[in-house]
Amino acid sequence: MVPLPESTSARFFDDSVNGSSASKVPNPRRRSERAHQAILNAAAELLEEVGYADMTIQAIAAKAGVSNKTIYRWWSNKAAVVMEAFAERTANVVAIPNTGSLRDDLLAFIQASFVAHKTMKFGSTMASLVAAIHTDSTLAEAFREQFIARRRAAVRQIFEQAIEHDELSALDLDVVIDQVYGPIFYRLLVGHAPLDNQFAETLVNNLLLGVTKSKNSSKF
Amino acid sequence: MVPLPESTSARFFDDSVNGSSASKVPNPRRRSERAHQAILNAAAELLEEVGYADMTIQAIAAKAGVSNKTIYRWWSNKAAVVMEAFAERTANVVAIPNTGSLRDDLLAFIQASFVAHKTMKFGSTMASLVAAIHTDSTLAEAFREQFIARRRAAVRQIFEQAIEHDELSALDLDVVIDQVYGPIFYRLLVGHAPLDNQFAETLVNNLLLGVTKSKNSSKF
Amino acid sequence: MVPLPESTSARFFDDSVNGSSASKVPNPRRRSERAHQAILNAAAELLEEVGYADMTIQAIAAKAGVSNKTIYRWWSNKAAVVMEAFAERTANVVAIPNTGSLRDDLLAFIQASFVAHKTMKFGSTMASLVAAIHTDSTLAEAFREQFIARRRAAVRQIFEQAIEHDELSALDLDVVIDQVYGPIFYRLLVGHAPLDNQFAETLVNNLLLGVTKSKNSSKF
Amino acid sequence: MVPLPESTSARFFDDSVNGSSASKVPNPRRRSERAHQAILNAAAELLEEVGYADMTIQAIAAKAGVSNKTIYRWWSNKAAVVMEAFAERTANVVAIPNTGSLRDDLLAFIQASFVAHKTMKFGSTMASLVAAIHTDSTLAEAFREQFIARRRAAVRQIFEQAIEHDELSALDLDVVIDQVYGPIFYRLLVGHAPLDNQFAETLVNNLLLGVTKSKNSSKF
DNA sequence: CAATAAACGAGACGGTACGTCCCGTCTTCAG
DNA sequence: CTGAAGACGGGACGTACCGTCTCGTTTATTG
Repeated sequence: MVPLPESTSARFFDDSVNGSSASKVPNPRRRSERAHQAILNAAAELLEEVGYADMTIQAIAAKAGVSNKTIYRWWSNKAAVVMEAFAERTANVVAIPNTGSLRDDLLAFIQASFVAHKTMKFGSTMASLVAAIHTDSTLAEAFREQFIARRRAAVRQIFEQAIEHDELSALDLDVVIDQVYGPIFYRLLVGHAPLDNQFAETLVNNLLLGVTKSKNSSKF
Repeated sequence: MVPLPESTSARFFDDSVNGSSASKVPNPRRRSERAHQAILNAAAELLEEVGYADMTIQAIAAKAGVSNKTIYRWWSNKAAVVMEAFAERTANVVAIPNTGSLRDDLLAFIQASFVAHKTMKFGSTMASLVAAIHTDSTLAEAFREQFIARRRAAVRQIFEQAIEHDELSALDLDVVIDQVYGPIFYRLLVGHAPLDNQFAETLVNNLLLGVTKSKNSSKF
Repeated sequence: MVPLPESTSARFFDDSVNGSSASKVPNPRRRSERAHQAILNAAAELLEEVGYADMTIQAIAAKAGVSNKTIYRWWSNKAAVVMEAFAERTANVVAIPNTGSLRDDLLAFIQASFVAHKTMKFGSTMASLVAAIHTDSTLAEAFREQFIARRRAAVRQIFEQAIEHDELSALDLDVVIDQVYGPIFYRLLVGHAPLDNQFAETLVNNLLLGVTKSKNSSKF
Repeated sequence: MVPLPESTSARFFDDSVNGSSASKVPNPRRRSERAHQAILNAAAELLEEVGYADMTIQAIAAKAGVSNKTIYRWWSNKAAVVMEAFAERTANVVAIPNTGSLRDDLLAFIQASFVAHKTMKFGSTMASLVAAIHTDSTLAEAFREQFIARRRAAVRQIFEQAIEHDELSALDLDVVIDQVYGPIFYRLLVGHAPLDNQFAETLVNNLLLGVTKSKNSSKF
């Protein structure tokens, strides 16, 4: 649920202007589940059909057979609706492998992720959501919890499995996870180069062995 | 100049809908340099004042003392204006070090970059531009050339210096550069963790040595 | 009661579109008198506070501590509620004098009416109700019975007293009554001139004596 | 023109809340006459088709092929648009007779007016405008000048012709004019009785001769 | 050094989405 | 099992910005 984040840990860009919201809060117990799902479905379909930028709240309302007021009652803006629809449909699509080999697990996971990126204009939607979180702190919180934290947890688990198997000594996994997702995210959003198997392999090799050691890694 | 890219190399998300522009092309020789600069200044100021999302072309025009038609004559949309203003003001602010140590050079460069990220709501503006390139192929091309390529070239040079010094054997630098910028870009846009010195150091160490460095890595 | 008129005498503008109301009729014996009065009180207070135009059914409901459904159950629209509240509070406020002098009685009655026009934004409310009756025939019927007929009967009685006293010969009182109320109504609604004593006196004199005779009526 | 009243004579109900309007005033020299006329035409047609109450600014805009902003730029609300359209189309439709007989002139004029009242849902539109002037002082001023003053001037002229012909001695015509229009306006808006020839004749007779004419009126 | 054509400022325009408001109906839940 | 509370679909509101389009005016190349 977007509107009810309970965590409030420190974040690293200012969210400042979201203020407001003193206006009457609706009672969630009376919420129409029919309308709720119709809205998320409409949003997901429009995302495929026209993309985030050309999507409007009025169009979602019309497609869902719902008053625009009903959307505004439960979400603060377009980004929030899309986030919920997008999160719901892209969650848990990638299983976490556990073969005993860190390299194999990581590579398999990354390659599976690439496949998942073909739906719902993934890169473009992600880019739009990322832009939106910079002006809406509530959304930012939800985004980090819905997408970022969950995916990071998966990669973390892969590394922790390796530590458990003694394949790896304990280390600061936060930066390591950034090193896994960072390059992928960067290519996904900037589009300067493709997310293909070769990229995945080189990335994993470099990450595990380091680039100054890779002069010896000709066997890969 | 944004509107006149000549490169058309293959890219990795579809840009499709940018069409149009069959309309009369204005004569750049008659362009008013006064208006040109006034517009870029106004855009840069508004970026600081209200941020990308709350900025409008009409507001830029008003602040620049210019007709909105004059803006539309030379740029295709808000993102294009902002891109030019932003590129002009954030270019070449970071010198490329050459101490003889790859690690030191890389770390110094990254830390200097972090400092440059404090201006013009860097992360937020970047996020907005990244979102915009997904619906405007002309802009995408310009963005990759103005920002991405230039910065990548700097990092590439640092690694090439190391190769020249024999500190490193030749390798596929494209992915390596993604491994430098990816994690930074990821933290910058998602905001889940800060861009601080510790992050820079861990990133550089992991990248150069690999995360499995302390173990016997012969089994890979 | 507004919604239950039994008279259906011919009227002089088309009421056509009032349709509806085939829906289940509530049982008036079960009506909550507490809610009934609370609604009329709330309507009357809002009339004073914000005027007819800025008043909403939702606001009446809120102020009365009543569900909006309860209002819709017993009245067809805002105009009907206001009509009942307004009628209840402006009825019979002016006594009918009987001094033996038609002129004196008429003048006294008119002047007393002017005083009554100071409450509940009388002119403005009247104007709004008059506008409303043109699109709601049920309301129109009620309005003519609640306001118009009652007031006309008062003036009619004054003239009939005069006929009884032989001060006047019998004549078509319908038009005469229009000649009493018409000018007052006209000033009240159009607001081009005040409802003051001088107006009342000139009106009565002209009406009784005629304007072509008034060259002789210098004594007034 | 509605927006440019120059007279500011005292009026008799409070207009209070129209405030504001400090927002930028558009330049009338750049006004599109095409749009202006299209809007008035659309308004007039909608007035005939659906009546004032069921007419919306959006519908006028759509019918006129105009942006709703263009309407709001030049008029403050629906009533103002309708007023201008209505005034333009109902002005000067009744010629002022001058036969030498006050009674004949007045009767002819009134009967001709009745005929003019068949267009554009005259009574209903008038009622709505009258309601509107009670919450919009700018409109009120315009209404009194566009409709009320012009029509009053016509009747005034008829009486002044009679005074010139020595058929009548000079007297306070303001109240006399109220006595002509008042009863008509009252029947027009309230609809309790028709505007027919008999009404016109009785009204004129009573007005000129007085209702006590047949008796010895010296006691008044 | 005109003249002439283009860019310019100003800003109205058609269009469309915004987010708010109220309507009148329908659903839920507490007494 | 009534009735308050209030969410709902519908739709108009008035605002804002978009990008296009006149208008004159200014400016700078060209003949």
